[in-house]
Amino acid sequence: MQPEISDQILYSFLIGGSCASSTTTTTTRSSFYPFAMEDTSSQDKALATTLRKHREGERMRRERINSSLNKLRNLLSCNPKTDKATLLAKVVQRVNELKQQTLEISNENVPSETDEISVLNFENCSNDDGRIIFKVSFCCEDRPDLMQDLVETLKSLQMETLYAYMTTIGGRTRNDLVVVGNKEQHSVESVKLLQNAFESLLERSNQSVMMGHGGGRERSKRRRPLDHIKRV
Amino acid sequence: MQPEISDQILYSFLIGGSCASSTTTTTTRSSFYPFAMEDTSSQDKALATTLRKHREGERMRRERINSSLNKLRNLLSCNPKTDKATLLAKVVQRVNELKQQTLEISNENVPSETDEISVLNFENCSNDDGRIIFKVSFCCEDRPDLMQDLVETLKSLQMETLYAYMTTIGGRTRNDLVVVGNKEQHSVESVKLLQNAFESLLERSNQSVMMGHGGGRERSKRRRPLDHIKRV
DNA sequence: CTGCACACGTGATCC
DNA sequence: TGGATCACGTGTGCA
Repeated sequence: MQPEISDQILYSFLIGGSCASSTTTTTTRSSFYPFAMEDTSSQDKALATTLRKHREGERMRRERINSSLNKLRNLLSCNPKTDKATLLAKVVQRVNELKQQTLEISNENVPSETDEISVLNFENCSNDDGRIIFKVSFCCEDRPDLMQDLVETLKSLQMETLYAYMTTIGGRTRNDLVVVGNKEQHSVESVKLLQNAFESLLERSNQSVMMGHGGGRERSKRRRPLDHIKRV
Repeated sequence: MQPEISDQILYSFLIGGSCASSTTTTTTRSSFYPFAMEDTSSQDKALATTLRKHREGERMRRERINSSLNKLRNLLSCNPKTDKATLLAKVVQRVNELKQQTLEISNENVPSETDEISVLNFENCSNDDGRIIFKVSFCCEDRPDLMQDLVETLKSLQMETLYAYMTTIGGRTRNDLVVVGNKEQHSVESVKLLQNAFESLLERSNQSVMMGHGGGRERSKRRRPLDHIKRV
């Protein structure tokens, strides 16, 4: 990447160095040169202007970089005096979190080809308020009365829908439900109740599809649902 | 921020400067000094070690920063040779996008107290594939047959649900639907069709609630839906 | 005073 | 060539 071997050293003061001294006003600094620079040949002048352009270019570059860094400080709502290093580390962490969140929401909610059920209880929801929370996900053929069937199933289990995310594409549907029940009526064991209830719901779904449409539906319309709306 | 006024210039070569010269191997550079440095007093030695520590510290700092920058290059899946400036600009843009996405999904999907409808067509979805996409959002009282009613409404309009995000809390429900129709049957004007259809759907909803429950439902169970599950 | 973080100007490098 | 970017070592201020 870099010249790791070049031990050649060019002494910058020969052309007016002095490494760090910030004067935002572009003062002509030739008078400060400690040694004989009276022989200002045209070559030296050209080199001086080259260096000046270089210097100002670098300044602009640093400004652009720091501008973005300040924007990131605001976006992450952290102290304006946060170090560059820790700030960038936080940015990496945050981008990872956000990517995973949107990926969970967008990418996994695609109806699968085969019927599937998954039930689990939310361990990380440890509010001791007498409620217990489960997440139910399933894929099956779509049918008009599926939603009502779903609502009645939950009602029979004495559970409420906290939120639902559902995707329907080309006759297949995928539903992710977060449901909540009272702890007096439900425990971790209710996972099995939910599993059984939704298994029979899927069986009913298959039967109804078989009778209603003869089992054959066109699949050509299927697409990935969010590709047209938002990217991952 | 910086000393904008200090015009005082310290010539670094007085203590062995030469501003830039990359030798990753920490060679003893005293032999390169162009002027009389033979009087290596203890002060000079101490200063030399100070400078060496300073130099190495800066190297470590740069390493930390560049490490995070490389991670960000991977996270944004852009060219490994992307400039720092443009990379950081892209990071700012990406973080903004991701923040808005999760905010749309998590925070806005809370049922409002009053009944509301909003219909708009997706301008930014410019796929020229003969389909036109709308987003419908509405809040109303919940009822068991709402979903079926919704499905039938869309079917009567010859539209398909691309995806739906629905939240139900304490008897109130908020639904965000992305629906798609054929361009031969629909245009931007179909916004009004959708608006009318969902207005009558909400009217039916209110009537059914009035008749079924006498209009009074307890609201004490209401909570913000996602506070228990994921942070914003 | 020690350590840490930043801005600066410069040489080298790439297109 | 020239413009743009990088790593480097240093000066300087802050805790």
